[in-house]
Amino acid sequence: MANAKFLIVDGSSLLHRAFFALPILTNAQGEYTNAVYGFATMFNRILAEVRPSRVAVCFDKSRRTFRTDMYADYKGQRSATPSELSPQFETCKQMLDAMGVVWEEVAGFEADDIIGTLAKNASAAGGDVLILTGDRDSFQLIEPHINVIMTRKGISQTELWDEAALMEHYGLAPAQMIDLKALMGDASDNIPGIAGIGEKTALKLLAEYHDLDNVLANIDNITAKALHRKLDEGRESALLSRKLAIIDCHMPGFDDLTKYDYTDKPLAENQPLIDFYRRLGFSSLLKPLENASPARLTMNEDATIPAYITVMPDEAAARLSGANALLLNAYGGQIALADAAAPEEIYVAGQEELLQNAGWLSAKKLLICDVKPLQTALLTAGGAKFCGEREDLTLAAYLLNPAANDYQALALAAVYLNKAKPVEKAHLAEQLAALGLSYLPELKDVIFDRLQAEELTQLYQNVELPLADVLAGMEAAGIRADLATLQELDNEFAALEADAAARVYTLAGREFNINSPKQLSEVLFEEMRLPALKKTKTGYSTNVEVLENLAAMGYEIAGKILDYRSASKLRGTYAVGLQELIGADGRIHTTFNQTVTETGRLSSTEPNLQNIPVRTEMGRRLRRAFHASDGCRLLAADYSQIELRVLAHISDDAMLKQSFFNNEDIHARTAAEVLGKPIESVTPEERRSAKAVNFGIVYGISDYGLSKDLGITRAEAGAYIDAYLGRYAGVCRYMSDIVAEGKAQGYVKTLCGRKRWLPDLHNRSFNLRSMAERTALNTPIQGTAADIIKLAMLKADRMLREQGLQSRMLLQVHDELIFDVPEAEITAMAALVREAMESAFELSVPLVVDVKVGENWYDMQKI
DNA sequence: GCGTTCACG
DNA sequence: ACGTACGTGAACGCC
Repeated sequence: MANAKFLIVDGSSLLHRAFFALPILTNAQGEYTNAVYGFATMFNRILAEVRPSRVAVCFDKSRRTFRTDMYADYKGQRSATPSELSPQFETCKQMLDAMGVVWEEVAGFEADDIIGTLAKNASAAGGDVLILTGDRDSFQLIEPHINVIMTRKGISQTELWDEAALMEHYGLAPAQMIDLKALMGDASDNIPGIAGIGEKTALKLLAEYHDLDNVLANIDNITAKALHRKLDEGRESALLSRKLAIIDCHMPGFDDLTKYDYTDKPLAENQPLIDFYRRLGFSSLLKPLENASPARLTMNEDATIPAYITVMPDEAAARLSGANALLLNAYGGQIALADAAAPEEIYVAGQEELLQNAGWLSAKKLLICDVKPLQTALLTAGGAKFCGEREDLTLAAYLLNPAANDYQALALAAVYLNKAKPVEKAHLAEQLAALGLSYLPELKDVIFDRLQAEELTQLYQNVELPLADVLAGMEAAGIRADLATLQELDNEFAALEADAAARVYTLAGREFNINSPKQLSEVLFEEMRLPALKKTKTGYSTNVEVLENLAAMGYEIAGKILDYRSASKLRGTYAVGLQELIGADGRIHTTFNQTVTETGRLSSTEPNLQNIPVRTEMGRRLRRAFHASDGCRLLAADYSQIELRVLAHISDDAMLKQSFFNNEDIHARTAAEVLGKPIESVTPEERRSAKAVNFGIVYGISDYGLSKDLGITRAEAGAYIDAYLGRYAGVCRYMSDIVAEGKAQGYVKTLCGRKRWLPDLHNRSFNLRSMAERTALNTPIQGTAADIIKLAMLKADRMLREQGLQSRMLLQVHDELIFDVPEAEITAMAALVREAMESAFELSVPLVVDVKVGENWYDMQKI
């Protein structure tokens, strides 16, 4: 191949360039991707332009090379590779493998040496060589058939360097680039050169004497005294520098160039590369696929549907009841099952029927994604639930990255096994259930290895996995809800809504849809010419803040709109919405989601029972509809100030801790400290302000946010914050330490080790970075509180069962637990729940729990 | 399907 | 100079 065109890439240099040229980016799983993305775009562009017949990408391997052996300080000044960059070298090599591009690295040598060796060998064989790199070291390799493509301005542009360009720019031939470096040194590689000689002097010397040897031979002809002295004293250093600067072009083992033969394949025909781009989230690089045949997009080649047997539930139960370990995967109402000992034999049946005949439950072990819905369904069906060992990949994957939003088997296979996710839902649910099941064994290995490496195994085994069963019990239990009460409130709210609407229409002079922000803006800000105080993306804001301001300015309509809104909200979302969700058993069964929040909290849906109104009296009355079972009372236990107590512990703030030990009114104490007055003389208004500050601290305070909350100026809010941080030195220290820690590690964690990845701590955008900083402050606090109540739930559940009590845990509302308690168990349960919650986790301050009991969720008395 | 609003901790 | 408090879910309007 005499006319072979050989593209040789300095992979290390290009990745560095790309890394610093692009903001830190991650894919959905938190893998860093920016350098690889930059590399990919640049590399693809050059491939398209150059159309090489051979390609090699060269990397540095070890820090130790023949150059460091020669001179220990070689590259000694280099700061450590950023933690966000180092993993991307491996990722990049995976991409090259997928592309079918050969990469090389050799211990003891630098990428440049491999590049030089390959280039010279190829040129000698009569080929053309192009070297793609981000630094100038390769210039010495240039000759008529070896040219260098340099990246410019980060990686967005390139320029071609040949002998002529070198002569024009430096006035030097390629070989003289070595002498140049020998004289002037290279700060980035820590090559010393000659002290006091920079580029200007070095170029002048080379122009006159051509090379280093000749400069040194003519040292006595150099009359300028200072320069003469420098050269004389720098002789040894220059000779060493020259040795360091020379690229070794004679490495053994690089003679067979056919190894680097490369044929360009269309992306659509390169499934591994498609999978790789998908995993990394490189959607822009997948664009070429949009013109490809649609069949390729619907199901990828490696997503071959495994064979499976559709069976009657009885038959499946019979066949699988003897299995020691089961694989189970649910998808769209279909359940795929297999004996882990014979995983190729997959049975699929509809969930409903399968639950009726649960003979398969006798298996000792279960490997599954998302065990909770199965348990809830089993409990609801009234049968036995699965009591054996189980591994839940959904929960494990949530701990690895709580920011993902799909933890089903197919999604996990895409992330952790690099399998393409079937794009179209046109396939039968049973096929996808079977496909997902086929991935489970391999997924288990990968995910649990990573869980171990991330030190999340304890949290998984001791918290999330057992908690799923507790939550299933709560979902299946449900809370009794009174239809008549909801209907009464429905009517009452409807009347209020109608009254408010009528007055709004009168004041506006016409009827319109008050629920439409667009129509409302027209009426208020155009027809009635009220001042528009705030904008949204799409128009003028009509939110509470705006309407309250307008009401305070004397506009009656604003107040009436607020009345309308609250009545409408209470009626629609709660009075009406809840009626529809009362089951045949007279109870409301929420679903607790264990894998939604990024902090570790639970969430609740259909209905959300974690946001039942409480702050206004009118809304609070809805709680009358939530009732204890016959012969029972509701018992509600809530943590007092759990987040501030966690903050006191984490920050080790002496003042805050002391307040909790003295059992003080924490907000009054804060006011006293900030205002420098005795706690007895703090006014209610001062206490209210201090409370807002305490909330703000937990959220990652800003003067703007506080000023808005308290209706004071930013300057006043800023002064308040400064005063707070002056008094609470530990909290102040925590705020800066946690952000630094997050930046260094890439994540922040809770006291139980729960992690949240925060790549935006490095974002160039001020807004996104600030948001990530506030999140870094808040997550350890909110997340630790979530850890603690989860531990309390496990403890209370265990104590309940051990003592054979009939009481049932019903709800969790972040810092509160609600139980259904038979009259006879009230005293015992009050003590049990308090004990379980207060001793769930040991902080350096006490945990305090308030317990209340009542017929319903509204009328509750403290005990 | 997204934006706005508002309910909770 | 930036434009702002953390975490959720549901209803509604509008495209």
